[in-house]
Amino acid sequence: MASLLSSPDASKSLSINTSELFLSSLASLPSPHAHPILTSASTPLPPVPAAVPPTALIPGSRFLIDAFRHAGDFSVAYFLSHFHSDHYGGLAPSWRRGLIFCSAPTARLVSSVLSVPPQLVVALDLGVRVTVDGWGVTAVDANHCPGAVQFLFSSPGPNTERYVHTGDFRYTESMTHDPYLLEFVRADAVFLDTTYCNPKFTFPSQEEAVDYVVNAIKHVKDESSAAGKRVLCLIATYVVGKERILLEVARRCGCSIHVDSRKMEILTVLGFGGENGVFTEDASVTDVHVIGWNVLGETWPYFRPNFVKMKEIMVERGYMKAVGFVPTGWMYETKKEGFAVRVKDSLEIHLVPYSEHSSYDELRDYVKFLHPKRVIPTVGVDAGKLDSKEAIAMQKHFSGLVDETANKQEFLMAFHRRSTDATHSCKDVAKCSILHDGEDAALLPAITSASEQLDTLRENITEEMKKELSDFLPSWVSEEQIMDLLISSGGDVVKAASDFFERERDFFEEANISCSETLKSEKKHTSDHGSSADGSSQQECPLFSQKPVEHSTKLVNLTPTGKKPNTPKKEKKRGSGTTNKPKKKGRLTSSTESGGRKQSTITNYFIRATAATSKSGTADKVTVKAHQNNVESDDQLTDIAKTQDQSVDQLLQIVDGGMSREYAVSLLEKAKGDVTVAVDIFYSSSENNVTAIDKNIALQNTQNETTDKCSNTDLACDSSQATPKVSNLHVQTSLAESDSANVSLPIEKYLPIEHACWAAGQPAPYLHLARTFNLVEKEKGKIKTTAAFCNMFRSLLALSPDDVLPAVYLCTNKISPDHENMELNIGGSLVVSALEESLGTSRSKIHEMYKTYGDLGNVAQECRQNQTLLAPPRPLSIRDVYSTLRKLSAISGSGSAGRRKILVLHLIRSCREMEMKFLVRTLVRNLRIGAMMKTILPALAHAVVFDRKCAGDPVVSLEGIQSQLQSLSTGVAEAYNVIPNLIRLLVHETLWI
DNA sequence: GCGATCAGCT
DNA sequence: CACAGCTGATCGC
Repeated sequence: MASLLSSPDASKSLSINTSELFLSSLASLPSPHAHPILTSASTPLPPVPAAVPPTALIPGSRFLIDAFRHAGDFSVAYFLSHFHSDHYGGLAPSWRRGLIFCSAPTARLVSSVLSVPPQLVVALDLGVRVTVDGWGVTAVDANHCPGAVQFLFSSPGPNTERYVHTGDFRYTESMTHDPYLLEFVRADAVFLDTTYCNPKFTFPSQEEAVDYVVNAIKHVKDESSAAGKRVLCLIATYVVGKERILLEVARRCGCSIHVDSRKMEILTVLGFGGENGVFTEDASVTDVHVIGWNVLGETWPYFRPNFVKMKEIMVERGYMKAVGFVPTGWMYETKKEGFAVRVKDSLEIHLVPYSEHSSYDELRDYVKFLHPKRVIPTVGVDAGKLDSKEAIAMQKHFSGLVDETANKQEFLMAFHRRSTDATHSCKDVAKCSILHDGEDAALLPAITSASEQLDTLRENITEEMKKELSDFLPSWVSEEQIMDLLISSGGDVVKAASDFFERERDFFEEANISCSETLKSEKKHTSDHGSSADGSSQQECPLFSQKPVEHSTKLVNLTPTGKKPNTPKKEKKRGSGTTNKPKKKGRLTSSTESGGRKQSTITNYFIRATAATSKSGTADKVTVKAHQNNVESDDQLTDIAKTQDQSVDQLLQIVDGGMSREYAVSLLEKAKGDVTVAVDIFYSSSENNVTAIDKNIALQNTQNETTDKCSNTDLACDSSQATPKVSNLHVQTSLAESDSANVSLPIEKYLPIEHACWAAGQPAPYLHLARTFNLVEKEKGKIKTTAAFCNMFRSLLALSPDDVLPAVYLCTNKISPDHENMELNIGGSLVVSALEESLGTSRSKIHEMYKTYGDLGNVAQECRQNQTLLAPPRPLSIRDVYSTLRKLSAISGSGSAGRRKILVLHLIRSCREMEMKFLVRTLVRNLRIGAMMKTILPALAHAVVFDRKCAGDPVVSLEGIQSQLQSLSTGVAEAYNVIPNLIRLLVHETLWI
């Protein structure tokens, strides 16, 4: 390693020819190894393949940054920004593909930890410019983990191009004084660590976080020494990273820090070791211990403490009390200033937002300082594509900060170079394609392409994107508003969603009067980027205004859409609190009389409905299976309800009457039943917020009461309710108003349109299916079940025929026709873990209940909580559920488990009423409603016939077509297995009537 | 048989 | 999709 830097004649200006050096290094290896292409220093290397991610390749060079997985014979010059596995991935002891340039600490780690031959590792000193293949290369500090650097590249030749690759970095103001970075102001591009490129990411400076930890530990030490007891302090860290906290703690608390031998090894390599160093492997000399990253709890998607493990460690090391610190990257708890603390018994875990990546504001500051011609996001973009929607959207965050005037020239150069240069350059593909449009296109002003881009953007907003976004947003957001959000976000769904929530949050803050300074400044940023590429950039970037007038006018014409919808939306939100809450929140308090926990209202509701329509089973408070299994479960549930009631009381006691019972319940739900956590949440929210939320909840409950009454009325005058649903489109979410038992009506009485729970043209809600399933599950007779399915299909046929096929699949527990051989590819464990997370029930509890119920669906249904979500989840529609299942089956590749879990979670969280039960059963491929093709298809066939007949003549004679149906449906059932599309034919063409 | 890559877990 | 990383299984040469 560092073979070159130590050579004596390198003092002035080191110059490296990578081919030459690489060859000689190869030759010096113990077991020489020939490069397949390179035979001499002047051998031309093959062209850079297109598969190399442009986010890792310096344009016009063969330098690859943090891309060892993409290494090949086309390059022998690789750069490693820092020693984290997602960056060094691909490096191994057998590495022979080229030289590795990195900082000295990283170099030591690469050779000692990864056993890469040191001959191939070139250590660069910080702030020393070396020449590599003619390019100027400088490494400067990245303020990430130890040894992390940013690379500065300047190309050879008179018109030098300059590129900055930040690796992973956290911006500090001091970077603006770095003489080397200063030379890269107005660089051609900055490859930016965009990990937190979203306004929702704000976190305090590292100093604040360190102060917090230091003070907390000091406090603990003082207290414990006064009491004569020793308290264990645990700090979670990575293999490399977050060392600054440890050093500061050691320095300011005057203690050494215990690490295990592995960590010690790393620290020694990094130069933190040594005999009088702060780190020790002797656990007995200090109460401050370093532990692995995930010991204190899982960190994603939100922090879940692992007190069990923590306690084990505490006991093992002979302590009575322990305080843990998890320096996480972001604030899990929305935006409050304090740092979250989780407490249980003698255990405490502090979440410290200590980030080694730049916050959103810091990213903007950095870009503003560098003022590059382009920003190339390196994190959060798909496969490193520069023109991916993510990348484009991310670049928009910096629209006012980059050197726009320079871009025009850049396009032209890119255009010329593209045709000649074999190594593909990093130019914006979208822009290039515009240039290709006409012969003289290259001469068009850049503004044309910019506005055209916006136009294209509008066109490019697909139904898919709209749907995706609407999944994220509360259901009261109109399609129009969704469209506006998408346009103003540049077509980025995620950004649109985050913009939306930002605005919502701002609105609430305004309403709450309590506006802290921080939030104000945050809000300023929001509005800045909210107007994306338009006016606001003119203020920040004077160069922008030099452009022709048409530019701004044209853009301004497009952009008001981004702002206008704000006001109506906010008003609507206010309205939603009072009008759009069809469902009752789960109320732990009211569960005394019913075994059905948390859902007494719904259960009662359902019982009432059943009683009103059919005379059967009034005692079905617990599900069928539970009955089969004996009464024990019933008792158990009442116990749970009791415990929860106690928790509520306890919580109320602790806060000394400072909150309403309803709010206590909602807090407990949030805290997953843990009183201490609930207290934590309570005390950490601002006073104003609490009362606001409390009121809000009270309001909702009143409203729910009303809604309940409404539905009762609906029940009473059930069939007289002949008003078309279309008339109340604006309350499209109030599904609970309609009668859940309508499907059980006899076929002749069922009115497919009026008795449905949704309006024509809307996607059919999954609830429709779930209700049918619930009915079918209880009903034994085949006639009745067929009737129920038939009714269900009739509504589907009448209101949203597109949902019929998905419904058939869901009914039959399939996701595709048999011959497609699709598997859901999820197992019980995934479902259980998703349940665990969304319900707040522990795995063991779920297993225990599973033993009692014998069915995961019932377990889920029983555990289901009506969580108070900030935004009520969008109701599940049949097509959503089905398409999600398809997605689940299609997901593969790295990280697939995580993606699957996200999808499953999303489904589970959106469940209403008894949807949960059947959804979970569907997920575990065990629907248990005894409905197979034999039942479903005839039912569908009946339904189709009714649909056709009803169109002309509502009074149908069943017998007239009965026999016809019979024969045909049998045929269909058989044919289905061969040609599933027949279903579609069946629905859309009048095939057989 | 080997290393590279992936799924699963933490 | 996610702040990082380990491990055992599986893939593919």
